[in-house]
Amino acid sequence: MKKSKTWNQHVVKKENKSLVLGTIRTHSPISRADIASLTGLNKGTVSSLVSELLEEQLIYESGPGESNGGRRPVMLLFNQQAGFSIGIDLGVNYLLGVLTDLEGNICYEKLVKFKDLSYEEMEVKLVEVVDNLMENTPSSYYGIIGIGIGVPGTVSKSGEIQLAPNLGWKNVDLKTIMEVKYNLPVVIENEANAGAYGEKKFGAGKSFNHIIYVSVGIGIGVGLILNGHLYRGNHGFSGELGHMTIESGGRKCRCGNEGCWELYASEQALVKNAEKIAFPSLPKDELSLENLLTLAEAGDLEAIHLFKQTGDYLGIGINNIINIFNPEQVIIGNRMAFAEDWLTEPLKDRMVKQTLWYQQQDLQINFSELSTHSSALGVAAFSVENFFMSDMKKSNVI
Amino acid sequence: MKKSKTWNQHVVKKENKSLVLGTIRTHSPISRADIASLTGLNKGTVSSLVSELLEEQLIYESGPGESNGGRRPVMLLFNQQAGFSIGIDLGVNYLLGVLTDLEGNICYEKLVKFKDLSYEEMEVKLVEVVDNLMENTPSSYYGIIGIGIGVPGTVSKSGEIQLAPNLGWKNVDLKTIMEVKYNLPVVIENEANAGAYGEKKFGAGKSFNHIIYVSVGIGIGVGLILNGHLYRGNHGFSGELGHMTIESGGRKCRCGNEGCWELYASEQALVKNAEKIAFPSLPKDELSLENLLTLAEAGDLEAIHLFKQTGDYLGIGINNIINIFNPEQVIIGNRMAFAEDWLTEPLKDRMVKQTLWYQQQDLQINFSELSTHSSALGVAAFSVENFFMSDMKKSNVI
DNA sequence: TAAACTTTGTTTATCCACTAGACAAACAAA
DNA sequence: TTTGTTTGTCTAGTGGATAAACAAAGTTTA
Repeated sequence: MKKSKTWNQHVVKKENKSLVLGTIRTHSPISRADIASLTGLNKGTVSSLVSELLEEQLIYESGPGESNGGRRPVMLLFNQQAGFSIGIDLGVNYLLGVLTDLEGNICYEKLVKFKDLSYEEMEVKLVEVVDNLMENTPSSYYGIIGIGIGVPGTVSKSGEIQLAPNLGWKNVDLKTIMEVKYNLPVVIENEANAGAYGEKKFGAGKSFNHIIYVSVGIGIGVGLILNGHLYRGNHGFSGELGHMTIESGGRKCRCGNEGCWELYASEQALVKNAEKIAFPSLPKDELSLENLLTLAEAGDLEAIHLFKQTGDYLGIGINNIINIFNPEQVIIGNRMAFAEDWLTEPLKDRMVKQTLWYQQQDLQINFSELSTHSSALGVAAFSVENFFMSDMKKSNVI
Repeated sequence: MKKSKTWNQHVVKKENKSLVLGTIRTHSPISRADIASLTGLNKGTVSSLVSELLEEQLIYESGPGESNGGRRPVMLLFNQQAGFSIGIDLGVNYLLGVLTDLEGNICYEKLVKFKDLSYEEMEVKLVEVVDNLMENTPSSYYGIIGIGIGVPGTVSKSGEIQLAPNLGWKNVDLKTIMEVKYNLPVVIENEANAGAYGEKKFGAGKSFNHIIYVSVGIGIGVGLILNGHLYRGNHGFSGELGHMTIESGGRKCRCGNEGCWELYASEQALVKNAEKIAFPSLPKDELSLENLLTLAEAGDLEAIHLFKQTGDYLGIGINNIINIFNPEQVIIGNRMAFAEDWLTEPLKDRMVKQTLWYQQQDLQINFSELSTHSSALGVAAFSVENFFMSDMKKSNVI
């Protein structure tokens, strides 16, 4: 017999406790009285919930605050060091691990670079990084509350990595492997989804609820924040906008399609286009985003033209995104964001000319604020969110 | 002082009542005992909530049901005739009004056709249709519970029609006009959004939660059902996929862009392509979807080719949709759905060849089941939904 | 046919979380 | 010193859910 969630006083208490904790998290430091007037809860209710949160070490009392004309309030603070979260950005040729507190502040980080690793070698490196982060974790009440891993590929809702073409992985159940090894909750998420969440929590998207995060690296992936929540699609495979056709009958793509966006606007496309040009100071086998950026910064017109061309093609896809989603904000992230200076102009040109007028109200086009850290911070934040999420909300997941 | 919603026993009761009513709506006829075991609520709780619902005339008791080896249960039924809803599909050259009961069954309908009406003339027609529907409403406890209107244009979240190019309307606050005139809740919604909702509630999408409804008429509009809910975007302008670029540097569109999808795959595109061909039996000024369909049915190869071409272009856009949203189902609706027989094959060809393999798990491509009625039924259902939605959920709107 | 068992729906006693309001402590201003 | 305000706790009361008892209305078994 299928039982749906009913509503009773236990739920009420849990939700209110979560509400109080959330208020302290965002308004810290704050007094009991202010929580009551902010949430609308009764003073007595707040008092009793606060005392439970104190016992659970999730908050702590600091000394008395400023008087407002009467008795001085006892200020409550969120105990951001009650536990720590591990976030890993697993790239094709690097591993970035961060250790954050419960507010997303980076306490320690570890970057490892390498080339052409097999899956087994990669797993060894991954374990090394996680172990290293754990060794450097300060002692705390809850310890490590979870491990998050961002990967450049599609991840099913159950957490299995279905296909990561640039890693050469297929159907890898890294989640179970890590959960068994560390006996901790593990979250695996697509790199673009993680980046989108990272930027929403800590970066350029903090104050927005309808965000499209475009991760432009070797390929193009997109993370969708709709109504403030990450949208994963039916099986978790949404956001494959890199394979959106922008030129019917255009270049062939390995996905089987033609004219895919990432064939025109990604790092790979940029390098391919550069190969057709003879740069006196740059041999063909040393063409890379970094080297082309250096050239552009030195004023090389051909390099600058290449970036502008990429920006133009980026604009086409972003125009589509705007027509499809009517977002508040589009964030361009990952490595291509380093080229902000040359991408902005052709991008804006496309926007102004081509987007239906009414779409442009309150529309922001921004570049990543967290740069290379957005993915790792995003997956770390997933674990924190799961740690705090009440069971009710977990079942009503959006 | 901003007060967020708190949780107390009143909320609990409201939600549980809503849960019980919902269970009766979907499982009618059902006994109190079965409601209790289905929802997990206590038998006593169910009894008391049911007696309130009976007083409110939202449900009624029928005679005793079959015994299960003990006392015979009293069967409860949803009172679908406790009120009625009006839904209007406002087209460029027609007005379709339906009167539905609370379960979406059509009790009466009225279709009016016309040509080249000004806004004022259209408003007169609209009022005539609504009045006509009201006169034909059976008497009931709650009477007409709301009016919904679907329009071919963009509608802001506040309900204002921002731009309806094919009607020639701009910034029309039809919602307020109608609310003042009839003193009833009025919902204005984009035609594609309404159609999507209609198909989800009553048509091809009944058992799915991630549905992309593609309304192919004069232009192309798209309604997005994500996680079971209509997604409207930041200002309510999402779903303008008709203006997604599928051919960079392609034909100029009135939206300012180039290579828009609807320039290749809509009814308008079909007719324009037909103009280049000499049909012996069809003069150029009589080219229309209907006439071309007749030709195709008669076996005219050129007409069939035109439809297949349209299907191919539809496939390009739908491929994009699949990569973007990873939906469970794509529904093709509106007038072009009449050409199902010739569209299916080229569409499937595009799917099979070009969509990343893992996306095709559990993916349905279907044609509208409600045909010309999906929009009208959709907006009528919006009013019903608002009528039943608990205040809690209203504030937590997704 | 009678006795025993089942199912259904109501009633009763109890529990639990929130609220309102009283209250004491701590402070500012007159 | 007096008065008034703010803060946080405490107490009594309210409302809704639950568990368990119970009555009513069946079926099954001996």
